Amino acid sequence: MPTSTSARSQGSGSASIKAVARLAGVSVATVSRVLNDSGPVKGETRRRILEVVEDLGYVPHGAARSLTTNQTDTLGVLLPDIHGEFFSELIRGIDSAARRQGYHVLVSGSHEEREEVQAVLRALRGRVDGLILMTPSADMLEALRSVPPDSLPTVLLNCPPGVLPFDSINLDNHGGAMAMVRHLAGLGHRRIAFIQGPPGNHDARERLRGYRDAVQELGLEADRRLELRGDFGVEAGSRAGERLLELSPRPTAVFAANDAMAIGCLHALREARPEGIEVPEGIAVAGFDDIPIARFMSPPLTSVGVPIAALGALALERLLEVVRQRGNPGKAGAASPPHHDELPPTLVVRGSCGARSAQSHSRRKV
Amino acid sequence: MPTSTSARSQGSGSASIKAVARLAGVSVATVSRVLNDSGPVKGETRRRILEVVEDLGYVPHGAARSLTTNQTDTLGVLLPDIHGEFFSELIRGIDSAARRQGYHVLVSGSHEEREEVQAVLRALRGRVDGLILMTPSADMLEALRSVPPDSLPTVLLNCPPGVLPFDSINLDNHGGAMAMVRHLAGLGHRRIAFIQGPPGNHDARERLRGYRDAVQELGLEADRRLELRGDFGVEAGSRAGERLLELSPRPTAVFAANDAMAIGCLHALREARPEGIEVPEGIAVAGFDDIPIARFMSPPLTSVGVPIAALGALALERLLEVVRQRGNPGKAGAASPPHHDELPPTLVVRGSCGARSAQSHSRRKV
DNA sequence: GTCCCGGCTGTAAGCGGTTACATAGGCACT
DNA sequence: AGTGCCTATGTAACCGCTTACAGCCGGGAC
Repeated sequence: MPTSTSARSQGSGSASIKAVARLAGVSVATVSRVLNDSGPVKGETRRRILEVVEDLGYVPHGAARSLTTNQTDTLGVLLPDIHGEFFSELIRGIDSAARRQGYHVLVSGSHEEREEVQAVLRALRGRVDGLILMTPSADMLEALRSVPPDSLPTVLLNCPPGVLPFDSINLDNHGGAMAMVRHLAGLGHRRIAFIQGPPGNHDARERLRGYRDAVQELGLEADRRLELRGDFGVEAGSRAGERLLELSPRPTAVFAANDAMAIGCLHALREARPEGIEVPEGIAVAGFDDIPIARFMSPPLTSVGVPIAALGALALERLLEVVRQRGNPGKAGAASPPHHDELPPTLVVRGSCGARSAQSHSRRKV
Repeated sequence: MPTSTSARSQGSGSASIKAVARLAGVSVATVSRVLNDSGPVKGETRRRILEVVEDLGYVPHGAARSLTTNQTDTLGVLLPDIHGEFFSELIRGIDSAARRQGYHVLVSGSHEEREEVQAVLRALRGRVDGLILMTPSADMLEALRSVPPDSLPTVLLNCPPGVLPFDSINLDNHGGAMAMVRHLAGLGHRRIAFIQGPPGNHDARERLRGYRDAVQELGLEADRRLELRGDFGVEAGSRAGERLLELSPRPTAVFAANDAMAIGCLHALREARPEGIEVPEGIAVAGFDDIPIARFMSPPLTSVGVPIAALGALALERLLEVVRQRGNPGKAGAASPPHHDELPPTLVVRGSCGARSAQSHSRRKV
């Protein structure tokens, strides 16, 4: 009766399945069977094993298991950036959906250099079963073309379409932006400024396109000077707000490509010298995303409503479908053509745009 | 000469080190050596191997490597919740510090049930090299006492102290709160309301304690009805704001235990009927955390400044120290007593509290 | 010409699991 | 009693990688 490793039960690395087997007087195979509920095990044996497991506080070693089963129960999420409430909402959605399904989430954000992203992506092999890729920059996405071994199940979230052959989920940015401009126009505005997102960002570009199309469709004032630069940051929104006031004639409304910038703009207008501009009386303001705090702004922000957390959850669920189907490829080896989802945003009308119905606030499909 | 596995090179699971070895005409050991730069390899051999690696797009399998090296290059982060900008900031700080050090980050948030957390924690064995635990609830933390095998390097972030014997990082909540009350008192306020955080939350409790201590120290009006209920959510702040107005005499200032609630409160005051309350003229408002959007509120929010991202980064670096030292325990087997860090917040004065200096805004240590 | 040594490379033993296959009773049938 | 099958269990190969150890080779010292 060997006692060599018997004293290490409570040691550093936790016990191994072998220790359990020995203490229970069975083979590792049997232990594995009861742990995974695969194969038959006599009731009494099972009981004994479970008892030892409990005693030892044994937990199977993740990496070891991954090695044989070839699955990690972990999903990766590659984000461009993690600023602001948008991302906490997104992560929250992804995380809770993941846990519900028994998966872990590996996040990686703030990627700027192509090589850096490629490196991260590579390092993910053998660590995740699938990937949610959110990369609004076409350039960056392009750089990933050859990297994520086509083998890794992947879902694209808000990525420029057509670059990578994966399932994807996008928001109808164009439609949402048009709807907002129409709404503003319906309120009587003819000269509407637009604060752009980062150049090269797909969402930003689509929103700009929606703005332009609506302006044209409705015959509103089209003036390139109305299209202010921005980068989705609050600060940029604030600066845009300042520049807005130098325009003449001054626009009567401004539509920011996201809420962060709308908030920054709101701030700049209020702080304007010599005296602050009233919103919506002086200038109406609208944003995009409807992040949770939007309704608590002053005045409450009218915005294009995006179900952010739901978007994350959806992406995760789609990904899981792919992962699981990959598990048992029913002769359908050749991947079916990528599935593409486009989510409709809603119009969320609150005080900042000056609509009469804004007392409480209304929300409607676009 | 077996050819069994030779045709799978470009298959689904990427190539293995064996494939590389075979194609390069060397043994796996040599390949491993050049990949990890361990042991000597002739220049020409190295070149040949690297070439094959490149060709095959070979990337070592994470799980396999983890199994032998007993390290995963991944750190876990357990969060209580992922609402609002506080958490995106925190995650951002952690994530960027991690990447800088070559580590991945596994996040898991929104834990409510003790058993759920325990399960998650257990599942982490063999998946992470260490853990950042943020669990402001003493109850919950207590529930983890026996779970994370004492073996897993762990750092506590904003956790109630003294429950678990790990290194920890806390904010000086008490001091920050006192400083803010002193500031408010310095502005002439004698009747200051406080919006509490969730009961059972350590940070919230400390901030409340700071408020009370300062009230007593300065001989301000002490009235339990001034201590409004809250839960760190915007909504709760808004409701607290409404209740605030029913108090008589009405407080002249309100200090919320975090910015989200301060923002909600700001909103409620402005929307008050029959007519909105001016801030700071009618009531001064202050928050805690100084989340990035705070300064863009209307009026800009005075707050206790917390270097959120830095806090996350610091936690990660501390954790890494532990992890690495664990790697080579220089006879210092017995863990040294837990190291405890307490970060000082700053006072960030802006418009919402009515200080004269709030033109631009000032920031000072407390 | 031996011996020793150092540089380079291969062999094989794990790491901690899972699982195909073999083994061994037990029991119902023929 | 022999047969066959099902149940419960053990044996050992394997997942992909690292690494201790051993082997081989060439050159300088003696």
